[in-house]
Amino acid sequence: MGEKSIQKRRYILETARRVFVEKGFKRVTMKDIVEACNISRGGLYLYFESTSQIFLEVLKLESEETDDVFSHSITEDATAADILILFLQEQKKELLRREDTLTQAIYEFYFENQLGRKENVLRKQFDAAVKIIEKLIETGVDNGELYCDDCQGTARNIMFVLEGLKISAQTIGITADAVDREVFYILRSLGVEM
Amino acid sequence: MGEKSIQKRRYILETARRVFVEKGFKRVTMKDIVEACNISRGGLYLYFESTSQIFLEVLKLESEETDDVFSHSITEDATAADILILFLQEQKKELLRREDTLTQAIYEFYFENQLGRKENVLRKQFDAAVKIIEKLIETGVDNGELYCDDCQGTARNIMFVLEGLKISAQTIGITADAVDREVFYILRSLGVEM
Amino acid sequence: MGEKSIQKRRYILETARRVFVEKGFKRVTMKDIVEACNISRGGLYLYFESTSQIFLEVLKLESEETDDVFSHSITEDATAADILILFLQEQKKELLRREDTLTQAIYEFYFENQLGRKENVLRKQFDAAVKIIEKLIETGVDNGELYCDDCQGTARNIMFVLEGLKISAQTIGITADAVDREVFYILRSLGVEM
Amino acid sequence: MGEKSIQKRRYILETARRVFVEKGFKRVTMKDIVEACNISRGGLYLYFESTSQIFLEVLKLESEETDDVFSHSITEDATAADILILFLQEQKKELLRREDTLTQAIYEFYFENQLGRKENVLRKQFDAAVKIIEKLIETGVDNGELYCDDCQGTARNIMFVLEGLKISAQTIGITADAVDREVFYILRSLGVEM
DNA sequence: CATGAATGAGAGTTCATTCAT
DNA sequence: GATGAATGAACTCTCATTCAT
Repeated sequence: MGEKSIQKRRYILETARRVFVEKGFKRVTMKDIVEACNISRGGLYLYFESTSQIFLEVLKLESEETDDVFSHSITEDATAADILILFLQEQKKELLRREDTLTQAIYEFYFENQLGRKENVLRKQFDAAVKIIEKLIETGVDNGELYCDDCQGTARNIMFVLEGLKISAQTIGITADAVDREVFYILRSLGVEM
Repeated sequence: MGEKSIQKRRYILETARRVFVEKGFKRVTMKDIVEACNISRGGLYLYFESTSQIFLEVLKLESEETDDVFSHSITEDATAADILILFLQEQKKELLRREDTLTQAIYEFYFENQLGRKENVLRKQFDAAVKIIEKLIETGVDNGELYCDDCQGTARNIMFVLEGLKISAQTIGITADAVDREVFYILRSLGVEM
Repeated sequence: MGEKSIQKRRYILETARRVFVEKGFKRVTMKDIVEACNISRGGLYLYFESTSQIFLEVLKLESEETDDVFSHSITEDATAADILILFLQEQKKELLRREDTLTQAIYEFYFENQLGRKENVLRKQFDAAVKIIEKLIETGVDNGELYCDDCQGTARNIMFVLEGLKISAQTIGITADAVDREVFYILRSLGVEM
Repeated sequence: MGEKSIQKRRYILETARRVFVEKGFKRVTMKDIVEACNISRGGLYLYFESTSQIFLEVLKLESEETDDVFSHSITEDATAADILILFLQEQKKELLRREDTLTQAIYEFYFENQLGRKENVLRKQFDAAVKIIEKLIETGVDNGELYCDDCQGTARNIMFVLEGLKISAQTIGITADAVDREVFYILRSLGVEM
């Protein structure tokens, strides 16, 4: 595949991403993507063979760019608690920003494609996040900033709450206040004074 | 509409429910339901005019039958903590039973139909559950069975964790052990000895 | 057929007439009539077997009631010219009253059902009208009120102009002024001073 | 759209025309046209989106080819009266040729689509014809070939008679003799000796 | 590589018509 | 007589997918 092809691939994926953001996963057709990309029907098939494949590649790209969920939060002299708080705020923003998010499309995609453990990118990200939060809390406990009995349990709990908030945002709707309440609840139980 | 019609309506809804359980919401067509019910194409339209309508009615039936989420758990001499534990176990069973559940279809439906607050049955159920759990915890605290600072906050937290588990079960997959871990975590934080 | 049946037949025809007036002929379905009549689907078939049959019977009823197109115009001491003028004014009203007219439905019906000469009610009415107008003009000429070379030719000409106006009213649209102009033109050529 | 597409478009329109001639407007379905053209269901939709659109384009084509209703009649040394006579004979032919005419379809179409004045092609053609006939009569009068008081009124009258004959041909049926009688009547009233 | 015309399966929907009650 | 549930054919429209150019 030549240089040009690679660029076109990327162009298609970026355009398709916007389509998925707008319409979720299921409602998107090859035609939608063709039209959004302004390329020929047959042309798309030269690069991808289904919306599923395209979506998976969009996800891959996405995760390459966002693998560093925590990198934003980490600065030289930030404490563990600071980082945790920043991370939660970041998540809040993400949660409430219903537009420009692949969230819904991702759920839809995983409903349809019950992937095995290995390929399940979502699971990997989840597990990775749990580990990082756990480390963060441990560090905080060591520093005396945080209080926690069961760091791993708490980390997992936090992630499930976030998942719960995320899906709730998409289904029952959720306000900024509601998210704040949950974030405060978590932090308070870690002994953070607000 | 005669007695017979009512029975047929019900028959269609029950059959449709199985179809939704099997295929989620979006992938279900009127044709699917027609075939599952073994009735004629036009016949279905005598009763319902879209998969959305059918799904909503399935949900209504469902909630009529399950409105008493807690009623199973409540026995004469059960303590608040007992009831809470039973409730959580019930939820665990539900969570893991991926077959025979409308969960996925419900999510899909709500993705597509961003209902206003009023009509949002899901939200109502969520709020109702929070209230009941809150009461339960309060009672437990009064009895000295449970320990809790912020009963409402905790109730909400529990519900979001459950939501998180529910969606995770559908997307990243989850084991019985994993659910147990979360349930124990919750109970332990309420001071229940396991 | 009992007394009751006869009444029901009539009820159906009168109701159906309104439906035809509203929707023309082709767009009307048996279902439309059933619903307008508030009777059962099967019930309608006991009386009529198609929209065509119903329409024909509506027409029959209609013509029974209107056979006397000229009767309105005729009074004891009206002269021939008076009657002709009144008749033309009557036709003008009919022309412009696009609602509450079967005109369009009739055209549609005859397009679809190219009836033989014998059954063609429309033709009969046309021919009858020509004869009456002819007589009228003759009388007028005898009275010295009107001037005319070829009474039959003029009568036919008048009727074709009226037909032309009628169809134009339904297709290209026509104003009261335009109709007046034509009526005046006709009358003037008969020597009537306006 | 390439050269080929344009040809196919035209092919479809020409084929569709035959279908409209045969079945009128309302009874024609996209399926009918698809079958007449021997193309695929979806193929037709690449070019047109409804029978209405197709019909309008057929009309457009038609009028491009017939805009010169009078051009046939006009020869170097023909007098005004000659041209008028030729025109009326042309109309007679058209009238009696019930097959291969869009007349009925046109009426049906306009029944269904009550177009505004501007878009109403029928009206434009009518008005244009009136004007030309008027001019013709004026010329004839100037030449001393014709006699006429009210050229415009007569022109309009002629057109309405023609309309009346046209619709009558479609509904009550009409013979060549009947048309001749009307044509003669018109010409005689213009002072043409037959 | 790229195009876009063409195909045909399949979804939704409406009705004329029948028939058991 | 009367009902209305049920059927199935017919129509509209949309797409994934292919293929000649």
